[in-house]
Amino acid sequence: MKIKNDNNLDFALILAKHGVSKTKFRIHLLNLFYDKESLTVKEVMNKSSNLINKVTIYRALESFEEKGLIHKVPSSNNIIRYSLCNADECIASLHKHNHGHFICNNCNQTFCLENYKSPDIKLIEGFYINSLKLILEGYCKDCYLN
Amino acid sequence: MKIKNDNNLDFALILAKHGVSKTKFRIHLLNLFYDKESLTVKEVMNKSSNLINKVTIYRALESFEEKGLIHKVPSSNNIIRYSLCNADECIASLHKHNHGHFICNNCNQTFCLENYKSPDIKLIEGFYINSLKLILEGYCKDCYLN
DNA sequence: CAAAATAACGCAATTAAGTTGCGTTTATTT
DNA sequence: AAATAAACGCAACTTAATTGCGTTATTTTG
Repeated sequence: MKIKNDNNLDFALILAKHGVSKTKFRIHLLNLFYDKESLTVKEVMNKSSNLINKVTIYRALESFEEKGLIHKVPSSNNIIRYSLCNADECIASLHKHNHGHFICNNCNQTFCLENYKSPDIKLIEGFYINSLKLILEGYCKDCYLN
Repeated sequence: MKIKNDNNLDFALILAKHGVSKTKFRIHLLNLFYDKESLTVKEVMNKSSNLINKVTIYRALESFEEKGLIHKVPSSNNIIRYSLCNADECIASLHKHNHGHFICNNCNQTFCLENYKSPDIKLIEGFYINSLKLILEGYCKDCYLN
């Protein structure tokens, strides 16, 4: 579902392109996102050295989002998930891509809907639409069977 | 956007139909939902007597959801919003209606998308889809202008 | 309709998520 | 290399949400 880092991605370069400071932790964090469809703060904690402070994680995620590297995935439980932006032109105030995600209510994994074409929404005049996301919830293959 | 209670709805009856105990507070709570597009726990608190305990609110919302009266609205901030189900046949494990919501990033108001036709999603075999929601985020008319 | 059973309620305490301020360290700019 | 700006860690704090338990209210039943 997601491009793994088989293809020698230069994470430091990606960070630089987005105007994000390239610290050890931020390179590691970007790496994590290229490995997994979406991440919560807790998941980042678990996948990082336990020397890393949680405040640092919160601030790094905030910064990534501001610079258009990642975006929040809406969900019904109150756990914020982040996912890589798939469009280069993303900025915090306007996300060009229109994401579709499936979220498992059991294991909380997310799956990106590949061929999702965003519907043509004409909202009431005067409204400013900044992102459009389709959220499917239910049980993934593994959790549904067991 | 939402049917106000001009039409003499019998809230006690609606609760009974869904198998929810008709206590003073729960009748009041259902009333609130017929008045407002969506509600958070905090908003319910503010619109209720301050004698009501927050635990009671949490449990009432949980019960309403289980019995298919309300559903969670996915959002990117971590505030859980609840909204009335628009289909009679909703049960906790399967929401028949496919909602579309606009959420204002500033005032957090939600607006139901009236004419939203859910896209035809064919997900990977074996997945169980329990709800399908479209989430638009941005700024509502009032917040965009000011 | 009264008694038994079930569900809702309130309180107090607790867990967990997320935030803030500030001094220090590291990265970036010039 | 020095100056500037951003990231980091720590401690303290705020707020959301949960749990257990004894009490009160509602629903079921005989």
